[in-house]
Amino acid sequence: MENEIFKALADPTRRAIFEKLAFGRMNASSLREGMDISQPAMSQHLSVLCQAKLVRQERDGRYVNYEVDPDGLALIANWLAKYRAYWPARIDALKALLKDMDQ
Amino acid sequence: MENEIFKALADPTRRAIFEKLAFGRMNASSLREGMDISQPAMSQHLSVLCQAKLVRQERDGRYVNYEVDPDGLALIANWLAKYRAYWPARIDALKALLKDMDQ
DNA sequence: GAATCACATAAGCGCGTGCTTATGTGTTAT
DNA sequence: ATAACACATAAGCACGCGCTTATGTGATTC
Repeated sequence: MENEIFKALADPTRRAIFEKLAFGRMNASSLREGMDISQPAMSQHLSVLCQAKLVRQERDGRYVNYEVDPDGLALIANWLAKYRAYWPARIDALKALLKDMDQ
Repeated sequence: MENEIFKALADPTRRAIFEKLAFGRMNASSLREGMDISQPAMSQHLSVLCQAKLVRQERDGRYVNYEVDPDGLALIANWLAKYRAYWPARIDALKALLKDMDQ
């Protein structure tokens, strides 16, 4: 389960899809717009995300709407919480880190 | 960078190594104990974790000590924060996470 | 300085992953 | 009913990943 989540997120295309869904529910066709990805590829990615409980689906006529599934996020949060002792003390450090990575 | 982190965590063996390191710094040989993994495999896994900034190393004589690198965890926390709107309302771990990130 | 130890790197291999094209399934429209 | 649409599944292929064995690189010990 935890394994499925991390494997699902290991693919950049899948993370991009997930990010798109963060703005709101969308059907598979809409998700494809501006992504340069074939229809089967999208379907397969969504299937992986669903199995990982990162995304859930709901039929709406001949469309299928997808949306972020909180369960998956909760699992990641729980995983992350195990290493809380190692988090940087202040958010400032985090911001600095992000700036470093932009370059 | 973000990609390297998630790819690194996609492997269960690497997550197990990371979890071991969460208990404290350790050298590569100690990490191997009870893990049924070859020496080169361990070295390669640690290399991947280091490149992802999840782990950092420090030479100590002919040993090399490894320890959790907060930078990687910060990146994950930051990624997770983007989807905060979807977190389930009542999970203690998440509350703790929120508190740390808000301050 | 030669042997040994701890670890890194090289090269090769089997297997999974993500893509493609082709086809199947379910829904809507005419 | 038939066509068109939205999506899923099948099959095949190129590539990457994680493993192995073999060898290289530093550091320590005698």
